[in-house]
Amino acid sequence: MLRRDLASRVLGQTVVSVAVTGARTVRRQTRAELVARVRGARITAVERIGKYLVIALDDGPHALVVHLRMSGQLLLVDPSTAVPRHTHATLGLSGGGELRFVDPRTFGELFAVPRPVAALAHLGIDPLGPGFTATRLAGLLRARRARLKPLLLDQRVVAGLGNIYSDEVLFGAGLRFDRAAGSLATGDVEALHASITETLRRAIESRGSSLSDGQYVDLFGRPGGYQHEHLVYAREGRPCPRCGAPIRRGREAGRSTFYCDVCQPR
DNA sequence: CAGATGCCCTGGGCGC
DNA sequence: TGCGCCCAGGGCATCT
Repeated sequence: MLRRDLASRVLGQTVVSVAVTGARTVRRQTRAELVARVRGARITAVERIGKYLVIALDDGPHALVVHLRMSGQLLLVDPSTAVPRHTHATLGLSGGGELRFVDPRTFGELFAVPRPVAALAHLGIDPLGPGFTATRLAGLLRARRARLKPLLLDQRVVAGLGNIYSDEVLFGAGLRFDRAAGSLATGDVEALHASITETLRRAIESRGSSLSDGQYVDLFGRPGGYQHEHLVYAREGRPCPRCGAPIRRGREAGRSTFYCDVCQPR
């Protein structure tokens, strides 16, 4: 979604200026190295690998890699727009626009490296890619003793699911977060596969989930709409949309976990 | 290998 | 209104 919007606006443009002001924004290399690799380069593609945005550049060829983590925003604005607090990097584009990286919690990062990006080689299968089939998912779960939710959150296994979507996916599949991954019957795996695919498809269609903290916004600063379609996430005590039982809140993998006791039996 | 914990930060919401 | 506490969509290191 962010990838798609960015591609539609900046493809073919040249990065005419780069300014990094955030102290922690660039941490895998020196700022000077990043600037040298990005400034003057033309954007040839915008890709996504897991939760990383990969902006392909013609020089090198390098890639400018962006991870928003929990509070980051990537905004395309007119340069005259007031610069918000926590703006840590600014890229001037040949088309006249300005790409800004804004991140209050400073967990997000930028780095510029040769393509293909070796630092992302550890990431698992893309759940939106053509190779993600129920059979393939079954192979990833087989003989695993880990619980389902931590496994879904493990970017080395499936790359792209976070806390919200893991809960929504597990509800959609009727599976509990603490179910042993290796114990799923074929039908369970198929339900899980379908739920992952459908949940992500609909979330993208609704332009993502913006929580009450308003952190996630799209390239143009607009919130998404998928939070209105959340079935369990952040809905503790409210009725399950399927059976009416109150949604429960637990803790798994150190994260708040929302589920229905009735629709997601062990 | 699997799981739990703590940490990197700022800010919003809530209870008192 | 102000203060302290808890919580937050991620990822990584470290320990059991």
